Amino acid sequence: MGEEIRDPLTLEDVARAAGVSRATASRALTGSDTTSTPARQRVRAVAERMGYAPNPLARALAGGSGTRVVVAVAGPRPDVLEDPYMWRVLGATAAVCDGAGVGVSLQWLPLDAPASLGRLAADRSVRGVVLCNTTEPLLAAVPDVLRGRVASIGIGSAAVPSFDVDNASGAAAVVRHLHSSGRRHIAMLTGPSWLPCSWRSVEAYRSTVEAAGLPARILPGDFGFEDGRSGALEALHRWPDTDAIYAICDTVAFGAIVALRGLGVDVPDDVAVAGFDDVPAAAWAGPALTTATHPVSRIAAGAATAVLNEARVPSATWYPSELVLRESA
Amino acid sequence: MGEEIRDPLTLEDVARAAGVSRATASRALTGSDTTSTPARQRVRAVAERMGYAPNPLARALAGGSGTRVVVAVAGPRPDVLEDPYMWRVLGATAAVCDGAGVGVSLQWLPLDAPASLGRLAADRSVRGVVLCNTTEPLLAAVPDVLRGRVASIGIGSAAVPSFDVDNASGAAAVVRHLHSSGRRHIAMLTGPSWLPCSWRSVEAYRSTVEAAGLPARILPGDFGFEDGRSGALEALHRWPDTDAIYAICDTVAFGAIVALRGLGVDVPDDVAVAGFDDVPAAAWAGPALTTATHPVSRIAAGAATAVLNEARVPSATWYPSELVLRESA
DNA sequence: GTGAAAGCGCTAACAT
DNA sequence: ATGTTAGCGCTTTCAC
Repeated sequence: MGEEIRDPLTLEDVARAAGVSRATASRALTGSDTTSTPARQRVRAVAERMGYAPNPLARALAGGSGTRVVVAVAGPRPDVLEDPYMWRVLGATAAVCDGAGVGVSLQWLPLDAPASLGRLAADRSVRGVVLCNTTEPLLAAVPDVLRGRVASIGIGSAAVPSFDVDNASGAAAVVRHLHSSGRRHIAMLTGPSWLPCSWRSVEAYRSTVEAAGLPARILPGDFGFEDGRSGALEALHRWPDTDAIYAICDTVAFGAIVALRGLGVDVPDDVAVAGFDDVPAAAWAGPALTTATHPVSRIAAGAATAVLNEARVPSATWYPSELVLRESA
Repeated sequence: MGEEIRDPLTLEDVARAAGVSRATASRALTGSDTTSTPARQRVRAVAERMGYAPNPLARALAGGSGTRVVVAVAGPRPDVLEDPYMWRVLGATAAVCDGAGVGVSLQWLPLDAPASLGRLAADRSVRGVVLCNTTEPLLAAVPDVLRGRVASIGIGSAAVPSFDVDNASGAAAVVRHLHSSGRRHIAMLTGPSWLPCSWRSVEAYRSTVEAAGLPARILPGDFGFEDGRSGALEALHRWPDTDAIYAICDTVAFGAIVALRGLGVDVPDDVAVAGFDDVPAAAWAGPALTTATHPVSRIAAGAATAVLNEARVPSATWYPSELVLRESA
């Protein structure tokens, strides 16, 4: 195995080398309190030169701040964690937190047990919380002590800033494209009804089709491939004249395409299919999927940054979604 | 916002309620040292009843153990972190660590700077390290102080236990299937040459085709869709009689299929294509992809568990890969 | 503005 | 087997 590791420097070492007390060194480094300019500069220079890195643990214990940011995913069952989307959120959160020596955790938040947020709040090892799939009851149950160090990917509240894709305009753009390319019977395959952040897409769909004088045809489901499959079948059964399907996400769109193919229905000639997310596979599929972008990593990074820095942020931050025209619609 | 949070209990509270000293309470709870059976049971019962949860920070600071497990991904450039596979590893690691109040981090390990492992080892906030895409030089640079709390997803060493899919037998099974279904000119699209864990697949491919008296045709590449595309083109150009392509992973296989389709080559009638990983999209693609399973989450969970518990584990743990027959081969 | 001292909550020597 | 005493490395009163 490799070279010897020298014992990590402590604040004491830096303070001594700079000829000040540990307290002053701490103040100089954190900027938490006033220090004379020369002292501050000297301490900082010494710390830099020695390659001092504060121990995040000691900092957190003394400051009462915690060393991990928890990505808490609401849902009816723990399997909401078995989701590539959540892993991606976790990865982006980890990237942001790593610089501060802060780790991340992934936890299931039972929809019917908002009290579990209390556990998170009481856990001194928790630095902050990024909520996913947030619902109103959950938002209402966010403890006061979490204020400033909680953010939501999804809906927010006065106390919980939200970060999300602007799915309203993304959905509207997709539906308008469907309409402008001649489709007149557009069905939407949507997500689970308990999930508020999918409501915005539905509302955008509804108002867009209605503005165009078209009927609104909405089928609830979930975010899986099978949901797309059964949803498409159901749509064609209920409304045989359907000539376009807008799916809440790309995975559902893939399911719809496979179901249509199985029926001998051509995509896009007979029925156009569009999704949402622009996952990598959307570009590879045959036919390549028309969809709208979903900057998941940027959204998660935004939420994580707000939580980590306890920054005052706008109560809602919307990330733009862009239409991606391909072959399926 | 929600209810009031009462101050978290400390070990002191539990000790007092159980009528013992803090030290004894600590020993009873951790099992680190001998305690009389009645005292131990009393302390545990009291802790349970009061709902006491130890503060992982204080534990780590006092015990010198760290509060995060770092998933360190080796590679030539930092973009190795922009990979769904790594996010998945991170998710599985997080699931294992969460129970202990331990977070996870994701970091890039530059191939040419094995010294950065020293930084990880010196960082007191690091509980342990899960290495990914490990290479020999990196393995050689693992500091002694990490012994027992480091594991590798990929190749290992005497000091670093490895956890990986049994890609040798997985690859052999795929190639044997190709052969037994009549293919006689099987090319392999492999991964980057610096990555040891892809060598095993290549070796399995080579020995399997050679045992069957077939030529070995190997094209190096990377794990991306574009690599599959260009690789398939190159294979057909170099060896026009190619009747099967075995790709190092499903993403590469998808690229190969798209390239072949573009050439008017039918899959699987003209050229069979098989992958490795069995990602969800493999089942959805048209044609559905023949591949072999890769239990990433289980592998990562195994590595993370070993690191977290500093358990003595076998120097190598192989997770079986199973052939999944679909349409593409 | 700066230092001394008191913790943060726990584990680990060291006594007994 | 158990209690006492030091720390772990830092932040933060509290004096000066």
